[in-house]
Amino acid sequence: MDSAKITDLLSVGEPDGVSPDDPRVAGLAGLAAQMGAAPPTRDAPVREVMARLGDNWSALILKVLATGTFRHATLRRVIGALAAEGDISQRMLTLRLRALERDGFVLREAQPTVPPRVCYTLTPLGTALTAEFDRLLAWIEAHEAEIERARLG
Amino acid sequence: MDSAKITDLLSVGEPDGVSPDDPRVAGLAGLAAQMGAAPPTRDAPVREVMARLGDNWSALILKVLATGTFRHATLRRVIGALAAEGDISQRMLTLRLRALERDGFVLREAQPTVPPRVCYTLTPLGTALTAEFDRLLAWIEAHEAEIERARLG
DNA sequence: CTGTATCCAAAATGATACTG
DNA sequence: CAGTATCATTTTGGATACAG
Repeated sequence: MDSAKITDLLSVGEPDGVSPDDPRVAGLAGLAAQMGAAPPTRDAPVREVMARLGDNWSALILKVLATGTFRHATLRRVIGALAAEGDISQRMLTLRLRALERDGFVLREAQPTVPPRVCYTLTPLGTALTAEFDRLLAWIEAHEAEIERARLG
Repeated sequence: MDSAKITDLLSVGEPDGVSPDDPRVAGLAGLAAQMGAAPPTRDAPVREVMARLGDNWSALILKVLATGTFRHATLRRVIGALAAEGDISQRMLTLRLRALERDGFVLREAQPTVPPRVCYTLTPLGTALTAEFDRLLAWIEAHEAEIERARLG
């Protein structure tokens, strides 16, 4: 999207129009460039990963797996003990693990025994993601009081 | 949650039990401590903000607002031009802006004119959040190829 | 122009029962 | 134990019409 089109967009409904020097024009041009010719669709990694980190369970799953390797049932019990909502359903745990595995954040190792024993571990990529994610979490927690204040006032 | 309880949790279903020295015990104890006595509920800032950043529109709204102040209708047009999904519904834009305003990330200024003119701007807190968020986005984009590879292989 | 209300469709989540 | 299938419920999002 070029600057001329952006200027047009900003001008709609403004009787005096908008100057091409409006700082928003350059800002939006940069944003558009950053997003590339084809803006990220819902299944693009940036969108998908952010959606996972924002869903009900994936973030907690990552944080638990960051402490080591877990079997399916053990992971489920540990999450149930940590989460405010209580237990995660077996179905959701499987769905979330599959999504994390699919994107290369979690490694699944099944031993062909009876009964089966399946272990989940963070991959190096998953460990790195969790570390990055933790920075953002720390920022939010550091500003929690400010957010709560905005909610009240 | 103390280490004894964690050790118990990890021992369920393990014929040989689990040693209190299992590194996961210390890791989970740290995680439990970090989450506090009452784990964050769905409406806690950490959960709520992550949910917003992961939803369909809030991240883009923040990025656009990071370039300046926008009227409601202009913001809507700009988002429609940038998003892969096309236009955001008026309803969703209002809902998202309200949520961001509520948490102190966006400032809403209504001029009592006819027709009304309402401007939205990032607060300093919102600007700071967007900056932090951008770091995580940059990390994901930097590892996009790796994620795509995991999806294929 | 900004916003709300209403209705509807789609998606995420949960509960339960079942299989290997 | 790990996982799937099915169904109910909840949440989320979109379309439309309307009000100030």
